[in-house]
Amino acid sequence: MKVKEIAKALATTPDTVRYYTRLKFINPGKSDNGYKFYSTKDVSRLKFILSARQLGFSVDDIKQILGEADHGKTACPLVRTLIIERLAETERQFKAMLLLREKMTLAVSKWELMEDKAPTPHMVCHLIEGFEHTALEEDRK
Amino acid sequence: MKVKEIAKALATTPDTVRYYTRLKFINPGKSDNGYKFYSTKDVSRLKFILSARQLGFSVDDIKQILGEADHGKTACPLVRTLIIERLAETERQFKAMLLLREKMTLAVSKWELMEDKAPTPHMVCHLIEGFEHTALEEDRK
DNA sequence: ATAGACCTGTGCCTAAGACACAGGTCAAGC
DNA sequence: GCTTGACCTGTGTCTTAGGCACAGGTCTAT
Repeated sequence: MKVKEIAKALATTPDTVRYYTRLKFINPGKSDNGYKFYSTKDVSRLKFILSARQLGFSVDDIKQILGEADHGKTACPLVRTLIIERLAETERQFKAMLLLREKMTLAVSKWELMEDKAPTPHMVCHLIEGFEHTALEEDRK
Repeated sequence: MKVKEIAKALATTPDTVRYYTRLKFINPGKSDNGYKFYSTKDVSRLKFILSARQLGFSVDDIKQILGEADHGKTACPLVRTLIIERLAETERQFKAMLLLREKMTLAVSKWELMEDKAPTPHMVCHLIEGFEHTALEEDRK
């Protein structure tokens, strides 16, 4: 298979395939014309890579995992360790986003009712500058 | 104030202050010794910038907002428009993270009970490669 | 023969700073 | 007066996971 074919088969882009090829995650052969050709083994490997990405593993994680596997060792313990770390990080980000979302939603609704104001040397936009203050007042109620 | 002082006063880092200074978001004066000094006006501006960042505005958004304000125009309409866009984007990301988190959590619990397996040419790690398949089976129950 | 679609390798771009480095400046202690 | 350490300056590079551009080679259909 050529690069566009394998990309389409696995629902990704040629650029992504080339990226992993560059990183030597997959090692396709070469035709006489210089085109790379991807075997079914390459397809399996790429499928693995894409699945791992979808599960939240980083490209560097995948490099480590492939490193183990390519030494014939089982990567399972590493995989279990890594996903726990990634999940913890995801959890942190998730909570941060939840907070941010609430904050933004509150801002949107508050700002709908407020008038416009011209800027002053010490005030760029009273909506933003006043927000934390008024938000705190709300909390106190 | 010198860079470290303003940074501490606003609970940020000197690098961040220098970054916004480089972008001309704040325009401190210069002492004879070449050190920059930040006035109370610079403090207000930086405070605004940091508040806007916390509310989910991008640095480029802030550039636009400052651009309006520095022309003496009210930035409020722009601010309202931008936050709605940012909130929509945050909402998208939030939903994606929610899904990812569930997926990862499911993977962690499933993988706890599964044995390790050595890799084969067409299978790097059966935990990952088998996940989507078994996840679908679960859904069917 | 030529147009258009594909391929190659290389390299730059992203966001929001963090970090490094070479060199200048200041205050304190000796 | 000198050294040491903490601070400052400007500049440049690094981070993620590819996306996009470009110059040039190759295949296919007309």
